[in-house]
Amino acid sequence: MQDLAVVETDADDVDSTRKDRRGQRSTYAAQRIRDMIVAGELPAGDRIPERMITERLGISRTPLREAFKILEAEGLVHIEPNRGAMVVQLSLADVEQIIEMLIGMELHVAELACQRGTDAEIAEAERLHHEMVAAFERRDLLEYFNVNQLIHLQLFVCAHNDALTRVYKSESARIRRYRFASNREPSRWARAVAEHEMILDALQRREGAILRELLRAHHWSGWRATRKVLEPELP
Amino acid sequence: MQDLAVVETDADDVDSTRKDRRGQRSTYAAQRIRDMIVAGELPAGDRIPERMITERLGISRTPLREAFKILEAEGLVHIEPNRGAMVVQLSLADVEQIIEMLIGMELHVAELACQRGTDAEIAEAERLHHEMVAAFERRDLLEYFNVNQLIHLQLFVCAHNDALTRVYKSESARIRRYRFASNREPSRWARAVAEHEMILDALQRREGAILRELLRAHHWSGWRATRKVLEPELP
DNA sequence: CACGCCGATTTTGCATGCAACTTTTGCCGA
DNA sequence: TCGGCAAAAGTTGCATGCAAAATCGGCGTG
Repeated sequence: MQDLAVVETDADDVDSTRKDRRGQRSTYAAQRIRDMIVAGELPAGDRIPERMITERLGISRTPLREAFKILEAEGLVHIEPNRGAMVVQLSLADVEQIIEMLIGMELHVAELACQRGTDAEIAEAERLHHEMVAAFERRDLLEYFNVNQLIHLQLFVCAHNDALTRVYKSESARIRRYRFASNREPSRWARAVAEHEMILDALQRREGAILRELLRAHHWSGWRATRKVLEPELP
Repeated sequence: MQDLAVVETDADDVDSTRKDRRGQRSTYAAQRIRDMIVAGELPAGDRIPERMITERLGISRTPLREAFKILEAEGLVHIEPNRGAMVVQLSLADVEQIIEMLIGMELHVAELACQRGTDAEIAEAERLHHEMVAAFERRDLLEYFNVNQLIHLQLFVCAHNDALTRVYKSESARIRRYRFASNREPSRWARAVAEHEMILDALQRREGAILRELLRAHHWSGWRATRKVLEPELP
């Protein structure tokens, strides 16, 4: 293998998924490619040539091809025999079905979170909420979007069900890109923040049924906005 | 590579996942191993040596290791660096969390199925129901179990949401073994059939709210029976 | 007898080579 | 100019070889 230290130019991987650890190269590659896909750096529908990634990440083809299999199982990539991996291109209907599922899961989780969340976990949701409002006031869209996702994830943490959390994370990742695209329709922004205010309140009072309905309304109007943006550009 | 025709002794793979097709060996291996795990042929917690599978399936280590990555992403297998793949050992809490999630999904799906299912799809559910009753009367436990799973899956088909169906299938596979184990507590059998009678009725009348509650009761009492069997043998 | 240690054997992680397949290139005739 | 087709170039699928790590086995010590 060539000199890794020379090939590796990124400084941001001082983490546990460093590629130069025996037994983790495919995991590392999967994480890097996942990030590229979610960030939109690898556009939907594009092929991902093996050489491009092996050169960029400084690994050989064997662990890379394992990474592609992981990402295919996650639904981020599609592998066509003899033609290799390509970024999955979701249709509008696909995105809608995934969102319908995620909303359904979150409504279920809302009640569990009210029953099971510890005070500390709910306090963490409140902390995130304030962080999100601060990002809103700064008009920092990216930060707002990220913290927003964390708040919804915190509901799953409160529900104390790892299976739900795992599936929610994985399926959210598949459509993260598209949800972010909806930020190009910012008219809903202030209204969404107001809805979150009520959502936090219901969670703190542990009113599961109310939280559920607030979330239902919140997500469906969010989806309507998203769909408006996505409609012209998705198959 | 050695002579495949000699190594391959199984007669049951005249399907699309034949191992001797270029570009499908890992898929084929994943399917075969998946079957072995779900059937309990590879016990939970056991390591799966590469050599054992390569010899049994007549493929080389490269596609096999890709198959392991697929199965790890599906949650059926865990790969420990430098120690290879082992069958995931779920705890009772893990199984309960997955079942809680599946029940939640199915309750959601119940309402969608009543709204969206075509008459033909609901008729198919009825056909499966009669098939299941026939298996019950024959006291054919395996057939009963299999058709029963198909009926619940048919609800997802009626709901016309591929994402829900996909996740349900994949997560069901992870705990299939444990659910089947609960058949060693057959006292609930007759009662379960009676519950299914009502479930089918509610579906045919498209009474989503009623179907939902029937399913909730059906699944939770099923889980209580399952837990009784699993409790002594799972961590 | 239990326990730890060290060498031998086995198993895994990865890079690489080769064959099969796909895509591109370049050439010819219409 | 435009298909169309064949050779060339490039890519992928898989088996294999080698190095690193784990496991096994035997032996000595407490």
